[in-house]
Amino acid sequence: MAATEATCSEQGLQLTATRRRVLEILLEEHRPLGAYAILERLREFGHSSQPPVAYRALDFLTAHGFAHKIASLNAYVACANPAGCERPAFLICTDCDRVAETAAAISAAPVVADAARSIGFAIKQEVVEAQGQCSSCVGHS
Amino acid sequence: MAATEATCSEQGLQLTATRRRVLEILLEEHRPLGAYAILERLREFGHSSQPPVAYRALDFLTAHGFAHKIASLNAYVACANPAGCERPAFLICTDCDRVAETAAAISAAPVVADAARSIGFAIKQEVVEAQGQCSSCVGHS
DNA sequence: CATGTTATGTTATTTTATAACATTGCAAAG
DNA sequence: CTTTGCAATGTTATAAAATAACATAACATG
Repeated sequence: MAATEATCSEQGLQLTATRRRVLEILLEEHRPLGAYAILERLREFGHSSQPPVAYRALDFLTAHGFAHKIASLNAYVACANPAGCERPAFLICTDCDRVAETAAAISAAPVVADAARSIGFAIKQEVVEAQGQCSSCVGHS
Repeated sequence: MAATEATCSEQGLQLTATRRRVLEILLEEHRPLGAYAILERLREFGHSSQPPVAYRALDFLTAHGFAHKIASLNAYVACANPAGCERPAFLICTDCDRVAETAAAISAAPVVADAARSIGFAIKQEVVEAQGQCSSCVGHS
């Protein structure tokens, strides 16, 4: 949160009340939340709670790397490293729904990077998400 | 298609009319199609066209590796290598919407695999999708 | 033929996301 | 100071993606 505030003032970004609240909600949970789950929480705090409210805040947060969308879940998480986040990858536990964020993605996968290079494909953005069991859940099933 | 038929008879899977038609539709396009786009095409061919029809066929096709879901697009493509497909990764052109499929994913990304191992995370399934420009579209913008 | 299983048909609904347009608040230019 | 422009928000409505739930058919097997 502090890192996010710092980045915002550095770059002249407006961390408005709604945006801040959404980020706080994501930080309180250690797992991905759907946009409508976030909306419910916003409602509890007296904010307006129509879908665009959540989606706009999420657009802002994801555009600037303060949060990420997990495409395979249609859900959102706070960034684990807002100070220096680039090309994040996610480890999603299918048992407890927690998500671990780790750096480096396809650029670190020679096979994919090479395949891209060999067909002249210019990678701009990456989605890397692994599903499985976290250490706490392995064996407990 | 031949490879898919072969695999189905080998493994006793039923490539029924609807499932076959959906696969054909995906093969005719060289790009991801949404479930509802597929439904429209099915309708043209006189099939029943309620959502579950498409989703069931897609479930079958993706479960057996004859097609894949592109999570970041909520869309589906035919598998480029139905004979021996494992852990596919995708290169998605944001200009022309075409998708290239390539083998090997996170397992090939030491940084991610190592991160998973170091926290005891057991990877079961992976989503690896890169967006960018294919060779035909690079520069044309 | 009765039975179980697999695939379909159909209606309705849930979940996720965006379009479109009105309003507010504030800062810089006139 | 007021007006002009812009960024953010409010609000209504709707689109798009996915699934729940229940009924029916088709077919092989005991």
